[in-house]
Amino acid sequence: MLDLAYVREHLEEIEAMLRKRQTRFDLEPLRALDAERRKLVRELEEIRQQRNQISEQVARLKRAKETEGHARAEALMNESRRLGAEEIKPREDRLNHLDAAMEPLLLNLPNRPYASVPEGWSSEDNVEIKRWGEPRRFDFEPLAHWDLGLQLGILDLETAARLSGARFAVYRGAGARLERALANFMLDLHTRKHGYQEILPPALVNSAALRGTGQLPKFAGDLFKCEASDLWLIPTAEVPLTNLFAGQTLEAADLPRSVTAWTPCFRSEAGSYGKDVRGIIRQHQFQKVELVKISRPEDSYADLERLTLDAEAVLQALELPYRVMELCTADLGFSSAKTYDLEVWLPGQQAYREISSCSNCEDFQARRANIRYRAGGKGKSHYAHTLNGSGVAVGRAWIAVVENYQQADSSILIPEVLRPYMGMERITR
RNA sequence: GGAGGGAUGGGUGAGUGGUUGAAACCGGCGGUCUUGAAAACCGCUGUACGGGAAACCGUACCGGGGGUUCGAAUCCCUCUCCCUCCGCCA
Repeated sequence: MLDLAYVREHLEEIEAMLRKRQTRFDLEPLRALDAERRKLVRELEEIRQQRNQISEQVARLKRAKETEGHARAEALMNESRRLGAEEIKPREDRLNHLDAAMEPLLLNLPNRPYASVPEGWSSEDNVEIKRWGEPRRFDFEPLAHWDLGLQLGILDLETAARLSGARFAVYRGAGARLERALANFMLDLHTRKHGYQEILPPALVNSAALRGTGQLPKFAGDLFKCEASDLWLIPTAEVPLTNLFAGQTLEAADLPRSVTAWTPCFRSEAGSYGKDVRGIIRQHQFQKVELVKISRPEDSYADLERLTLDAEAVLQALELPYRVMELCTADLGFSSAKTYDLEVWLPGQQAYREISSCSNCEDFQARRANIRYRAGGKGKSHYAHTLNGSGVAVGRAWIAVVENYQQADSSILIPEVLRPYMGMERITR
């Protein structure tokens, strides 16, 4: 959520920002509601002051207990009654109405991109800023993961379809083990080498949490909701991890706070029909190791670099070629001010595909979730900055390992760092 | 699922419908004393918004929402959360 006062004073800038984001959003209703609201609040405060003064006089007269004061008190009470019914109540009702009308508008306004974010019209305009590793040269035709998974008996999409439908997977044997090995490796790396605290959060959260991180109200359609309760399946651990700090005022000296979690993620992916229909690139349920940092504003961009490197370290340790993309204004997520995507090389697709997305949301989520910090427990508190990134998507790392480490006989060589977790050097049929 | 209890400022915890933004204590800050520190004593110590150059003034806030009343932390309704007991259960 943007600061309403800021929006009020920088209408043209916000309009330009929305254009850069390719977002259609008419600010005029918000502006008009805000103007009326401010006028109303001022009137209301004035009238309430009158009423408070009258009540004070009534109290004084009642205490004096003089007979001639009684009539005066009666008159004052009548006047106060009139103020309440004719002047205050209608304005309060109108104010409630205005607040209710403004809230969804404000909550649907996306974050402002950071000044250096490249302008663009689509994901085509994202800027590659780094490339690591060299895509391997195969002396045979590399297979896609769905073929390898089927041949090796480690991925069973047919059974998954029977159990749950499209976009679900059953992993078997070494396939299931590989998923767990990847997650364990990532958690160990982030907790031991990168200073993150391991968290095991709920996979169901309430709507307030989702509003805090920005998924609600705008993206309800992308989520799975439990019937007859205000519980939703998390689309990413960013939601519970960031909301760990909701409503808190953190000690400035303790920042940045770094947390990580391995969770299942659930996405209905409404509107993704026809995209990545084969294999397990795009699933309704997948696992992800998530990284979240709560930072001081002056440090948040340095922390974003750190967090991105923490995610990159996973791919480097697995020796998977990747590139780092800076998202342009059009591709930037709703809550993000700046985002780096990590794209891993997939030989089966002959393409770099997203495996991590690392964002600085600045104070956008902090304002929604009320996450503050303060130095020494005194003085004014300020909104913190929130950062999140995948470190990394486990399901996609599974694909990357399987496709990049495939051998001519369709076996999968296990990357060195995973061998202790896998208890084997190679997956064979 | 059933029954009961609770939610007050940074913390603990008072609070009879009328100078209560809210006692007291703890914590924090400042001061006196001291070579220094502690102790003791004295004073100060919530947030948001609006107005103002400022001093300051105003409005709102005692879990959320609504109601009663001239006036609500205080009375009523409702929701949420927490605790205790019972039932069920991994």
